[in-house]
Amino acid sequence: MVGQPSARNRLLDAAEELAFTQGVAATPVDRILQRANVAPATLYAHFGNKEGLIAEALRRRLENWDAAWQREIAAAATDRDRLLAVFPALTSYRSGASAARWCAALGVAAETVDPGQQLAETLSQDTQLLTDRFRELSVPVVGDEAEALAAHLLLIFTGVLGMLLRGESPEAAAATGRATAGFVIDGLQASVSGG
Amino acid sequence: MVGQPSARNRLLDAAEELAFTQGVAATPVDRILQRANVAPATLYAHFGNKEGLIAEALRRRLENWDAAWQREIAAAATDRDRLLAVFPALTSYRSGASAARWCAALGVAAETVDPGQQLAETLSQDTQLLTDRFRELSVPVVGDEAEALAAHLLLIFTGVLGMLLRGESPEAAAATGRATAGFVIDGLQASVSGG
DNA sequence: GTCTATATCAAGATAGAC
DNA sequence: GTCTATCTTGATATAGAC
Repeated sequence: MVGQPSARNRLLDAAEELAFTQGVAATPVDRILQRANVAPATLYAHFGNKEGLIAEALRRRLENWDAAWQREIAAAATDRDRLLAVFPALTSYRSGASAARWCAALGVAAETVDPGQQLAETLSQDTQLLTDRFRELSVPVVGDEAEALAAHLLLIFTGVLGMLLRGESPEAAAATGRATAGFVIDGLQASVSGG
Repeated sequence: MVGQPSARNRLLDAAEELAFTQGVAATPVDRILQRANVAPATLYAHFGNKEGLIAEALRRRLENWDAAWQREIAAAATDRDRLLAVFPALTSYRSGASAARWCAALGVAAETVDPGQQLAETLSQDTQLLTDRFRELSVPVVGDEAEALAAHLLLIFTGVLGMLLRGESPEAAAATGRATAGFVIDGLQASVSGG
């Protein structure tokens, strides 16, 4: 038989579902506790404080996103499609279980003035992961321009996420972003082969 | 002699400087009052509540941004430069008096779950302004592809703003965004003249 | 319109039993 | 580890005088 998830996991699920859709500050601990059906003291025993819970939920979320992205890369057939896989990965990830309002990491960054150490680390890991993998996947496509292409893709992907805040659908934003990226790749390939 | 700004303007200045850098929720009314050197009752007499103050400060900010953008457009020499003027406008606007952490409008959108009517209206006006002007400026550059180019530029500009949250400097983000936009314009021009 | 003082409320976190 | 009950703080907003 399938047992009930542990109090710890119920807390993480509730935190993800509430704080990353309603905003961290706008989500009282009380509501997380209520949804998780857990007593206050249990939260503080496991995570120390609210920020600890949010940091752990964010870390878990980034892991899940990374896994979804890697799956989409593995399923792509060409170097170019592997580079562009981040866009279908976004829509498939977002159609999954827990949909945040836009990007959980950027959302936390936006409302956290001076993030604690755990939180700051997780936040910069997100940008680092994107940058590193974009660079790596760019090499077979544009060679020496990989660094530049990675910067463009990070900006475009960030733009896709931002468009969700402007009320655009994930599908539409991802489609536009994919097309934007295509123009940049074409342009950089031309400059590489032409130079 | 130069008189002291009115209590109303001191409140708006303080709200802009604090709430748009530290975050709205993270900025207590007390701190705004303290900085503005104004009594609580005065705030509520002028703006009704905290949200009213924030909404008015945001509206004023968008007006200033619009003016800065229009100045930069007027100073540009070619159709293409007018279209790209949004990037230098961003850096010049941000080097001005009151620098928010990234974009005040997106920041408010990010932390406001269910914005009140005034706030929601101002927020959508921001996206509308960008979209309309991008489309208008795109026509002489890419003709029938103006709608598409406007969508790309909105995404890229949103990406530039989002990069500020990732810790990138306004100058670097705007420079990358300008280059990204250049590739898209080139690509669309080719497709227009080639079709 | 503006001030001083304060009411009211909700939030994060803890005490102590089991 | 988990619960019930509660402490403490800090926030928004208002009352009433000038």
